[in-house]
Amino acid sequence: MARTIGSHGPKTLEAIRKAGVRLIYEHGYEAMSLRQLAAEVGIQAGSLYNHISTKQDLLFDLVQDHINDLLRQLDLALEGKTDPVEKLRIFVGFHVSYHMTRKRETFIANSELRSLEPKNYEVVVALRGAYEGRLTQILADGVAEGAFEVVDIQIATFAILALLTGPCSWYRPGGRLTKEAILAAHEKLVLSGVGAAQTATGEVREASNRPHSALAGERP
Amino acid sequence: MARTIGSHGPKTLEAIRKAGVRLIYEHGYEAMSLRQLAAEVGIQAGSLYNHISTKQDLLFDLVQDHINDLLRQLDLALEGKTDPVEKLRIFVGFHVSYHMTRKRETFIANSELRSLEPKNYEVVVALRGAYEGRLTQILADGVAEGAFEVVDIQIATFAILALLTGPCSWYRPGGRLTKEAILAAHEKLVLSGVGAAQTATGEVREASNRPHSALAGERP
Amino acid sequence: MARTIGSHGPKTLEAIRKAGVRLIYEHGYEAMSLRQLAAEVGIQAGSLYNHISTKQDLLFDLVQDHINDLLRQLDLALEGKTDPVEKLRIFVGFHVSYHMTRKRETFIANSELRSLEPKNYEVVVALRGAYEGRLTQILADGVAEGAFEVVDIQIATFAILALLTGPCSWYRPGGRLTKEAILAAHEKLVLSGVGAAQTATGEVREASNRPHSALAGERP
Amino acid sequence: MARTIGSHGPKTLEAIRKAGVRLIYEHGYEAMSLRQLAAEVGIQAGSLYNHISTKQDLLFDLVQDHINDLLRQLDLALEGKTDPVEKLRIFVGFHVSYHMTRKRETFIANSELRSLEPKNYEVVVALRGAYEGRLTQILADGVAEGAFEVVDIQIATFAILALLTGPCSWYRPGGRLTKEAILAAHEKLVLSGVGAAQTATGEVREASNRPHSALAGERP
DNA sequence: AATGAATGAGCTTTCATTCAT
DNA sequence: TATGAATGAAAGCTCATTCAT
Repeated sequence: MARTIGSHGPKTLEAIRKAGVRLIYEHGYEAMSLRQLAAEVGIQAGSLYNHISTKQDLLFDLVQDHINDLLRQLDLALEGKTDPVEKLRIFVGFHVSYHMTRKRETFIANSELRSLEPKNYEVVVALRGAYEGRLTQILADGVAEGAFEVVDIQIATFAILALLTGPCSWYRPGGRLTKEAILAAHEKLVLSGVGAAQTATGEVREASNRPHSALAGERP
Repeated sequence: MARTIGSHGPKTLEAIRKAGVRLIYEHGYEAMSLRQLAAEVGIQAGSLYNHISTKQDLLFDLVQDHINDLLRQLDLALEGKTDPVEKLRIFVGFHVSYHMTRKRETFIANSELRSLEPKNYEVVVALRGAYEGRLTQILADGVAEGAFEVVDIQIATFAILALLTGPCSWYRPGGRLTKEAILAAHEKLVLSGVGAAQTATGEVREASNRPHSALAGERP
Repeated sequence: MARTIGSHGPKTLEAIRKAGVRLIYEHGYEAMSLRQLAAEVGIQAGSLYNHISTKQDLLFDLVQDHINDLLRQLDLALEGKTDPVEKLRIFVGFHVSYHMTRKRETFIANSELRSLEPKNYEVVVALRGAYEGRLTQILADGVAEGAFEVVDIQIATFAILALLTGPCSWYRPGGRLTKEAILAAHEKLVLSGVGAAQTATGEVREASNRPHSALAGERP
Repeated sequence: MARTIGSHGPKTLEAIRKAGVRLIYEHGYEAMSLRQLAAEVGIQAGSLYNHISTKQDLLFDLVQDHINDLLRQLDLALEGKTDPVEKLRIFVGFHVSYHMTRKRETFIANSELRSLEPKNYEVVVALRGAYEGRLTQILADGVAEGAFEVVDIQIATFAILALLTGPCSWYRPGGRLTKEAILAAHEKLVLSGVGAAQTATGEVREASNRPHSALAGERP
């Protein structure tokens, strides 16, 4: 049978990764079958092995690449900044934006770690630790400077990350809540939560004047 | 062959549920095999069907029972309270305590919904919506009274829940962080986050004086 | 749980046999499960074993009893008759009537022999051979007397039995075709088929004057 | 492990169908396991699914193909004929020959319809109805022309089919009874049975002069 | 780089049967 | 005599992976 035009070489790998992200996001790694994935890409299951080595490796690559990218871009965004409050605001903005833009990759990187083989798991957890460490450091600096007031830096780190990652599981583009509103709301929550003075940055205050009554959510 | 004494009737079901919770927590619903589960309980795989109707139903029952219990106990804890700030503090306390105590059930109820069949999924999502609704209402009341200040009530609901549910994925009994410390930290984060005046409840301020430097987490 | 009143002792066995006949007729022996059977009777699967020894034995008993009964009643009907033509007519009448009345048992005795264990199979086949032998003998006598004209007695035996047993797979009480019409039609077919002079028995000729146009059958 | 040479592609499917026919004929559809079937073909059970979609579909295909073939060849044999008596004789000859040649397929098509899923069952029954309709039409034409005399055309259709299909359950190649003898005997039975004048076709009369005494059958 | 056919292990579920109560 | 819980085998089917072509 003639093969589908346009799925040669590296393009096929990209198609596999893309379909993989979607299928893992939708069904979970365990529940996704390589036959499904192959069908999505338009090839036979066996042909996948011209592009990936194992199903496990596909997951590992997707997760690892995601976190590496996350870390690289975060460092880019923070480059040259010194004020803890500004850095925290940048962190919040970056994290929320990035997670809403690539919610599927994020979701996978958070919820499918369990399916990683021990060796792969450790690699990924180390990377994740580095990313978390950036936030911990910001908080520690801020507390040292007296800019933040938190009960426990470790807890605060986890809590803020949990809070900021939340939207990636309910955000729907085109819904009632715009990215900007979500970002503003989380920025306020975090900065208030750590006791940062926010008076200087007028936008937050302004944002809080928007209507906020709607009880109907957009979760599916 | 003689069967193991002491594993009859309802006891067996309870053992199945208990082992089920643990295995699903550890490997995920899809990755848990009924052979594994049966072995854990000490019976043959086929014998499971004297107690459950399908694997799917086991998951559904576990999740549904968990959320029902959660809702019932929350309402018990909130009974008779009227002040939004007090109610929010109770909500935070209840949620965090409950989730740390039954972290496995909570984890399952959060992360395995994807594995529920559509009909079961809808039932559970409706229950979860009722639980979330309690928090939404508290926030709405507080905003109406001027006690809270939030950008968007819906976002705040999701954010607070994400934040509060976080510990169940990293809390380890016996670790550096006690339940009390975690609870206090989250209470402060939430109340500060929504702009509630906390001066009246001295404990929170006090708690913030504890050391908080440790950067090493207890995530696995 | 209290047991259903009216299903004690021999009554239960009778209920099992009755339900067994129906279920085997509907689904086949292999496809009928003892759980199904037990449910039909209103007891638990394990309780069946107070009344039957094995599933195989239930089938064997049903088939054996059926053929024994068939043989006994045939001999009763033929008792004292000597004229081959009359005996053949009696055989046809008896066989068709009996099979339409107990079509399920007949069906089972014909189509589930395959499921009998070798030893049981042989017993039943011997019984069936005895029944077939009655017809063979009638035909042989008739041929010897010059009353019948058949190509091969053995073939004629099989053919007549196949022909006469047919109705039990399509007869529906209350349908267009009455038992009497079916009986008359088969009597004529058989007697004509073996070349028996039928002029003496006016009814057959008469019956042939009835309308016979309907092409629409009553098979389900 | 190297796979058996010579069992690739369509050959494997043909082997599966062939073995399937034999196993279903011997044990029945329900009693045949796919592991058995696969072993017969020389592959693993799972490999069957490279060639069939389900066990049910295998049965359906076998039965459907058989009846389609039957119908096609019957129409070929009857092509251009107009005389009802000749057509009936052709029908008898074709049916008996075909069924003795492909007795296993025929047996399955008759006795395993019960195992077809409702949708498949209906398709097959419709096809079977078409085949039966050919005979019904021949009889109706013959009756209209005064060539046949039957009590009821519908009954006669069923009866003749039952009679003619009989041999496929007891015929053994190489036994005492040759195909020709069986054919002649059934031709005579049917033509006599419907009251067709047979004097014109000398062979039938002749055939009836053969010995016909053997009481011992060749049923297994 | 793709295919189609194969493997062997695994899955959930059903089954006839047993047996202490 | 009935029950409920157990067994151990087997069922149909899916899976990730391999490999000759």
